[in-house]
Amino acid sequence: MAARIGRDAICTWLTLSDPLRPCHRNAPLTSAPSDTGTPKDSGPLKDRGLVRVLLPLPLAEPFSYRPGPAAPLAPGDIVEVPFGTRVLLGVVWDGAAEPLPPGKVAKAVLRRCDAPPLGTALRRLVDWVAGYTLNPTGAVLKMCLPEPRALIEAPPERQVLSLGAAVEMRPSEQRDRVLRVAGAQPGLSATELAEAAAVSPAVVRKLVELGALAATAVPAFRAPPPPDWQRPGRQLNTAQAEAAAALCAAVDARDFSVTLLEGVTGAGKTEVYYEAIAAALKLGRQALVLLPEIALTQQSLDRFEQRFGAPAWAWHSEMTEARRAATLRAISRGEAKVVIGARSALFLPYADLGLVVVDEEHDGSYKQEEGVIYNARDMAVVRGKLEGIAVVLASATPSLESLHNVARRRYAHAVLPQRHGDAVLPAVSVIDMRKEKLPAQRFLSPALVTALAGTIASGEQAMLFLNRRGYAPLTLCGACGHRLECPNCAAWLVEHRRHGRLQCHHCGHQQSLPRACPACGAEGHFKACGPGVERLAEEAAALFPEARLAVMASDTANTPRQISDMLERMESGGIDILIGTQIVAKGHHFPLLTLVGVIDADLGLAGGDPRAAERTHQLLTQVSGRAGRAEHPGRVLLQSFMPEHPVIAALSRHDGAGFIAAEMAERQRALMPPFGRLAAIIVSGADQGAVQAAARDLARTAPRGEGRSLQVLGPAPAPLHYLRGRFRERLLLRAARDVDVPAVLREWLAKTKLPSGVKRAVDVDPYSFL
DNA sequence: AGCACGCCGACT
DNA sequence: GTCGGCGTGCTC
Repeated sequence: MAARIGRDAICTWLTLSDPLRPCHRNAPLTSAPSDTGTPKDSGPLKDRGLVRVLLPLPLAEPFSYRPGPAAPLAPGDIVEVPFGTRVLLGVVWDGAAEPLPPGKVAKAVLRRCDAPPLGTALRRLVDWVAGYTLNPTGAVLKMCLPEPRALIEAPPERQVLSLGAAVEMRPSEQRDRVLRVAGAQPGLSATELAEAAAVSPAVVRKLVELGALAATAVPAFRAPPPPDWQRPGRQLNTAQAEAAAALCAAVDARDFSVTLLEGVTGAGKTEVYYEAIAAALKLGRQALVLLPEIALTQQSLDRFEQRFGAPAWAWHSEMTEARRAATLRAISRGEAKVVIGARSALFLPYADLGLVVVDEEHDGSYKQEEGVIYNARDMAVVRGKLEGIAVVLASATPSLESLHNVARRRYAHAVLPQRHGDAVLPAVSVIDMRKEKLPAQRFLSPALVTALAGTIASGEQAMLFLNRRGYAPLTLCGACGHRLECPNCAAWLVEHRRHGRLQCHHCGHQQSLPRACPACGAEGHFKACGPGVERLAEEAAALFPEARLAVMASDTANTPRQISDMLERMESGGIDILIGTQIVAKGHHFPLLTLVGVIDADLGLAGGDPRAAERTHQLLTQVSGRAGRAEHPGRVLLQSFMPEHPVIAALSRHDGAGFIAAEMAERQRALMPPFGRLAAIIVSGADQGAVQAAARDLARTAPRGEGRSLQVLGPAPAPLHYLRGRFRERLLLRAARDVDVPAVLREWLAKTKLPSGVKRAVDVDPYSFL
């Protein structure tokens, strides 16, 4: 297994240009002779002594500097340079400096920093991603160095308090308590000490001021011991052992490979890729595990620690700045051996990366939708290629892209055919909601209610899945039919009853329910329409008043800690009915869960996005996979208004393969990914007329291709045609596989100038087609 | 991304 | 008469 992937595989897959241009590992550039001459002396000949320095700012190109006292400098070196009125950190880039434009004078590098240089592979990745996504190179570098100062500064410290000198002071009950606690537990911070002694922080502050408490600086984050790769993992079954052996061989090969690790929910994929991590650790190298959402990190960290006896390092957007700095530093110095993180962890400057695992590789949240728009799963493959290392893509429901790459033998395939142990797949039945006559604003069909009653009665757990946060997605005036909309977006306001607010899920706008209808002035006529998880919980509570309910959505559980607490409560049987959005769909183990009810199975199918069927199939397969673990058989009830839809039909027959085959054929017919390439251009601005004019201008100059090899669709209003106070128009370019889409886009976009106030964003390989 | 430079409203 | 709003443009 673990077929070696051809060196050019990724290039033909993602783009035509070869990302592997020859380069030397930190070969010194010609350094400037100790020139003390005035800048005026430096003609074109002397420019050969200049170095290019890339700054972590949205600048397209590196800037040229004289090496100055920092000579000799090599590509990758971290340097401090003057830039305008500021002093910034940058990275010495490859290639010879062009002569500066007339009138510009190169400044000198201030110093070379004592930090690990940025590796060759990562520099090539930065160049490649910038070219592929049409973003400034410096903007991509910023993703590698989100906290540039962390590389060179001392690790963050925190002040801890211990007993100081015996000083004369007015005694008080509170002061005595603080001093007692400080004596018993030295090493607490001021805040912790105040909390432990149940006093206000001011009391502690005063004691420090008086000298009764002494402050000492200690490292804020102690590096944990390295994970122990020799610790035995769980016993693997035959298929798992085979897959693990293949992944380990791929890691040991120290060469680029991609393996799709496919296995139904509960088949034990994690245990398998843990073996690959152990193999990387054995080589002394680092391993990175990407997860689609921070929601999953805490659980993964706990599980990792159980397996390897030491924690992994987390990386996600919710971390404090100090922790990010400490983590970035540890990563760059090779002290962080295993990182478990969200998509942004992909670009960090690992000292010696030996393996990248992309868990739940099909998941849409690998797509970064703002700033530099990229798909971390695809970029992980590119990084693997450039680093010459093994990449593992894991999923129970692989993306069509990955399956296609397996079919074309670009990726190796490791399959775990069975559920671990003797558990069987749940029985799936579809409830045809067209035949159900539910009272208005009720959403649980009689069949589902009966099933819930039976499950609770037998002491088992149920889960209700509805991918809608809040109480009701729409509020309208019963008198005039007016719908409450966000003032900044073309979207309805969603009622969140537990917060007593109406919220826009796209821009963060919040307001309370107005007293009177803003359109007709009628009072007391607002009607909540449609279900959200809160409303579902209300209905379930009315039906089963004795049952213990919990609602889990990104706004009820939004820190890794809260989420893992709720998951633990569920695992230990402290919840009878868990009601949740897609946050509950992902890899959790609930041994007592035997019933899954999907409230609106068709929810994701509306809107005509060609990827909607694939997404819904993946989501519902994941949700269904929650039911029935261990020795309890599970069942799934899908409430659907279109039971004959291929997605719903395939789920009820457990015919995922059939669905995938049909979907593949459809994509091939339409030359959609993975058989064709897409790029979207979104034009936005506050002035609708200017936005529409700019979009039409783009369409006029759009490239044309022979036959179906290239076409540009649009402009059309973007799915949310008004978002955060900006109007949005979208154009879609569809091209054959052999078209170099970024090159076509560059040529096209260079032809048009944008009026002020109008912005343009490029999304190569958009996740949603619309 | 900052930060400076630049041209029009409400203040000591 | 100035302080300051953020539009525009530059940073080797």
